[in-house]
Amino acid sequence: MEFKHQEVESKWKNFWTENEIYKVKEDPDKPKYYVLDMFPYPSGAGLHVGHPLGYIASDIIARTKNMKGFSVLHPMGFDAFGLPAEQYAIQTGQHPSISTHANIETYKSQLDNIGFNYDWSREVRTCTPDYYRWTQWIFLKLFEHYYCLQSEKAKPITDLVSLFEKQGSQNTGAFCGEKYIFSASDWIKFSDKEKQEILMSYRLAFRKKGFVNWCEALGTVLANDEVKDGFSERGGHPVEKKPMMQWALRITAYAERLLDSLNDLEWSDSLKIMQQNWIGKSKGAHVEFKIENADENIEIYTTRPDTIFGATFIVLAPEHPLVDKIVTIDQSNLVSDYILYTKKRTERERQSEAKQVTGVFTGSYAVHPFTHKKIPIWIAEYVLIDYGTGAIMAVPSNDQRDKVFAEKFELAIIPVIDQSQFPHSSIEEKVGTMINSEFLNGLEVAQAIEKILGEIEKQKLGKAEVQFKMRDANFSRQRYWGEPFPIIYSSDDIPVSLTEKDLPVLTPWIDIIQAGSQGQSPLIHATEWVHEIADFTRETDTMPGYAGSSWYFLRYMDPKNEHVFASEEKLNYWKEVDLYIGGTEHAVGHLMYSRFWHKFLFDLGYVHTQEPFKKLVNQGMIQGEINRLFLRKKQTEFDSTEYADANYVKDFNIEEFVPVEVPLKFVKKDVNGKSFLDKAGIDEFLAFRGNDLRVLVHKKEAEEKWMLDSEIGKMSKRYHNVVNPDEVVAEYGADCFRMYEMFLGPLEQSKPWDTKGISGVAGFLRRYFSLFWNANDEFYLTDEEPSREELKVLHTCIKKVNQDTESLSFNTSVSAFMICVNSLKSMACTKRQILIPLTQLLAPFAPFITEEVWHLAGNSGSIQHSKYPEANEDFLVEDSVNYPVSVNGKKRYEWKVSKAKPKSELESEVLELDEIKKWIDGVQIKKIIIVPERMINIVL
RNA sequence: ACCGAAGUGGCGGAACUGGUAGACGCGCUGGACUCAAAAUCCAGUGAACCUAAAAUUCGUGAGGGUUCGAGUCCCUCCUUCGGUACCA
Repeated sequence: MEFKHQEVESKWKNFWTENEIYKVKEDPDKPKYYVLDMFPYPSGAGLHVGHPLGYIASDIIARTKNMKGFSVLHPMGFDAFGLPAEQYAIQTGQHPSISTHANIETYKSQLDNIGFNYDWSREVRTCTPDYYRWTQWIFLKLFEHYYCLQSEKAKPITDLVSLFEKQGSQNTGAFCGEKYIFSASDWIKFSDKEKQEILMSYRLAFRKKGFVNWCEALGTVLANDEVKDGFSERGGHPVEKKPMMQWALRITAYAERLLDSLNDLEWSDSLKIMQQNWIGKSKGAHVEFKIENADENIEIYTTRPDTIFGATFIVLAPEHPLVDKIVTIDQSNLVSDYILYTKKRTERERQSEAKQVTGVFTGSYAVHPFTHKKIPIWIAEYVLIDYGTGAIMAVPSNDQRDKVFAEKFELAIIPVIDQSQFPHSSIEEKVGTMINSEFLNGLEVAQAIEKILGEIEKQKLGKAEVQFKMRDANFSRQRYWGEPFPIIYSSDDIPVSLTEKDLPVLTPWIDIIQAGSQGQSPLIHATEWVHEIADFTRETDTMPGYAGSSWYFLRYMDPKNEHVFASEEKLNYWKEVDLYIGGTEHAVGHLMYSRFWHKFLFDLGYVHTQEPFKKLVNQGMIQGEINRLFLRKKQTEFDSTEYADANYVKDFNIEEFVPVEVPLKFVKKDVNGKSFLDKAGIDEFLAFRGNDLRVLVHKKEAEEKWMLDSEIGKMSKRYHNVVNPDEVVAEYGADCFRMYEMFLGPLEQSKPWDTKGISGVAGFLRRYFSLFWNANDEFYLTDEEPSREELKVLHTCIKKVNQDTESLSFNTSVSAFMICVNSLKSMACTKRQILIPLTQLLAPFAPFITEEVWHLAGNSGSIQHSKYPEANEDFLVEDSVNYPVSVNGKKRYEWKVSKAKPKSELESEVLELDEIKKWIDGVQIKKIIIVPERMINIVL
């Protein structure tokens, strides 16, 4: 009997919908389980085969947990604000809200094809006003709070104001940015504007100057992604950094807590380490260096105060505010040229090209606080303004980059640590004995750090301090398609927050999306909206992509609530996400911001867990194949269009050609798996490129085969290699697609997409289905008692699949199913007591075919509501063991013996085996290693 | 450059805490069925040596180390992928 997947799939899809099989309820009598996928950005290319990898895994978990008696929340939604929709609007004139919702509909139908158990009544879209009003609401809360270091939580800014009124700025315990010192009476005398400026230094959402990628030619601010080597990717125009007032979130206030509570999470060590390094806690010191012939000091930050006697120069970030003040006339041209150069460099470039360090001397000198010698002050791009104080003391003897810099510019290097006792250590390792360091001489590094810190504080030269690499999060975007800020500005530019009643602040409709003349958000053109409130103007920046995604998992709990972002009752029921599945590309960004928002909401008493995601698993990426032909660069307009295949091009200088991507759907594979285009493929390709009148296509071989240059890479619309799951589902069925994606390999690993193995999974499902049909094509199950052998096969499979589901090792579960079905098939098993539990076990993986079998077998209701089978160990016991017998670690024989045989007998009998005798003949046996039920090794 | 991950047959991968390397599937080869093909079923399939069988040797990115025993642990290196704060 053939399994007609198309008919069966639509039948059960309707059945599930009509009977609300996947309706999620908060059932107080059941334990809860919340399994979450990172929701997709609905791009115009549609869902591709990489998306469902994690979704299928979470679907299997959700269905399994459901069958095990949990109340399961497994929702889906859309991260719907973002740059691509806005870019698309600029190019085509189609409004982002139209294209976004259209894309979402496509995504939803594609997801439904795969048979996920989503309860769509819980869907969220970050771009809808009923959702983003709560994003804006959280922002207002951030704006209205500061962080209190004493109670280690966020507190209302009004509390801080009362503290200021009573005691001024001293001992408030408040975490702040720029430090202000004032008394209570000062505070009372400050103007409103002054007060607001001071409070900005404390608010968790605040305004500060930040740098943006400004492209003069395009008249717009570009995303980092749109900038390549200091030029805009579109058009190739120069891009430079421009300071702008921007909103930011004071995530640094939570750095310590974000670091500490990583310990409580069931995340992979590598992910925790990535977050740890991102937070980058270091203990060090701020030290003031006097500037020669000036009143000002340079404050540097160092994690190696012990090496201070090796500091032979100072390096400032080119953006450092002191640069202007200290640069000498002689050096001013050099310095300003250099600053111009660094403005065009991205932060990554500034850090990565360590071998070709650059920098210039400012002409000024600082005074070493201990030796009182004068040391030159340089500026260099490898010092970043955002990290530490934007200034370092350079110790070329013990810092690799300082060393390269000193060597290039011939600056002094004073060795300060004798590392001769540690021959394999690098110069940056904190080992060795201090030399050339006055009162530190003879001390070990660790002692020297303690001593110098004491000395620095005693002499009031600076202060020991803990520093974090993590920076406050920029929260402004000069864009249209994002959440508007609930902020207005008074005539003297004081930002004023709107109230909860004013939410949501709706995105105004504008017909043409275009940046403002100074690079402002396109919202600047919604003049009426900007001036809607008398005497005030609205903030025109919008929130970044991560705003909506920092809390969406909470909204799924109660997506329709109009009074709160989620009710107390629902929040109490679902608490946190039990299992979160998503890509490593979000390892720091999204996961860090979500944790921060969650902790903030926890402080305010809205959520009741410290952390949002208890367990987290990173799924790998499904890669695509990128195929290319080569297009000869035209010398004149009149040249013909010439394409060359991968073999032809080898005889030429590759510089004469530009690679062009060939859409995957035209590509054929030869017997060696090499990609090529046949005649028809070439014709399709040329049509796709827009047929030129004079076009040549070169190839090397005589055969009608144009070889392609092929590589594995990202699946993306840009490379025309996106594989749509719909086609695979239409051909093989959703069950087969689901199981094949799982069968491809471990969830965490990246792997290329290739359908060539799918026939194996299709064959497995066919064989499974055929177990239920007799020779006359009738559905056939018997009620006979199963044999011990059959029970062993079934329970081996149940045990394996259970273990593997726990550990998310779905590829090996699929193998276990294959092994089980192969065995049952060869036993010609037709027994209900075997085949029905197998069907239930398979139901989370292949919901359609198992639902069909469940009903054919006479059951009513959904198999998804039946009870998950349990493994019975009684059927699994073996009474003999197959020992590998090794001689000197090399396996020589396989020995089957009873499990009951005592170790002493094993030891003597093994030496009597003919196969072993020949290896040990005449040689002294040193020892025999026996690991019970594992292996035997004879050591000669 | 920095942080993190991965590298095993022709291919995707398996191997639990250091204990039989290559489960399962694809592909390939041979056979059965068929007028033939497709589908299905059966058998074989890491490499070398050998007419064949048996046996042996070599094999988990490269090089070194620890161990009775290393795909697994340690050190150095190479390659690929993800992230590096405005792609999502």
